[in-house]
Amino acid sequence: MSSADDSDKIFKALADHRRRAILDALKDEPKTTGALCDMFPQIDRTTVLQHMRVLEAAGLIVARREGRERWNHLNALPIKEIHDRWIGDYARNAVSLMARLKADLEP
Amino acid sequence: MSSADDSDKIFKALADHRRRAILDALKDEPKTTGALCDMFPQIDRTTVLQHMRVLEAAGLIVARREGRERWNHLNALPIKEIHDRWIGDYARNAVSLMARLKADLEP
DNA sequence: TTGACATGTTATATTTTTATAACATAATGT
DNA sequence: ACATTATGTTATAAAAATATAACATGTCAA
Repeated sequence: MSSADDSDKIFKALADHRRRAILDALKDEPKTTGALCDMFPQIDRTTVLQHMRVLEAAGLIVARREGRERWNHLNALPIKEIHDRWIGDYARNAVSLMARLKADLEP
Repeated sequence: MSSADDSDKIFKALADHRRRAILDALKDEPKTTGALCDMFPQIDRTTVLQHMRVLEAAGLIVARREGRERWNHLNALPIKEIHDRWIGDYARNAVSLMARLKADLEP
């Protein structure tokens, strides 16, 4: 199904704070491309589109054209994927790992 | 405490698959810098060191010198942090978000 | 102290990301 | 058809990340 390469794409897509902000903006409801661009007036429209392409390539955005608009939807499954296969394990064990760390570092 | 800037550092540090591999290598037990470098013979030692510096700056590696060796320990708390404040929420709601997505995309 | 080992730094080349401008297409209302 | 709106593409500049070589420091053991 999904290879390590896919995971890497997802991690890389999430690495940019503007891209995470775009996902946040799609969390409550889908938005048109124009509406999304309007939410980031400090960034050039072309730049937003480029970020969206990265998100789409990682499967985090699914879009459908309707008339002359394009509705962009969040797909959170890729996030769940890296959570399930990598991050969740670290997050779950963080406290006990921290205990070991402290024990190791103490004299 | 920990700002959005810190979160960004953590996401960026995790974006590279070699750095994630380094963390994986430290998961079971701490390792010396040399032992870590030996685990990645395909990468230059200097490159591994540079990656380690990125991980250390993000708080994911905590190190202590002992004699002429340096023991590198994993600190998973930063991962838990981005999990708690961002990823976990998406991962938890992924399935219901997916349901909405399907409903939206169906005619 | 001398040599070997373990680690670290600096400088620089290479590659990838990110940002932007200029141009292009496609749908809608009049 | 024509003007307008919404979106998308291509080319290129600018910045950041990554890789590597050359050099430097600190520790230990004989």
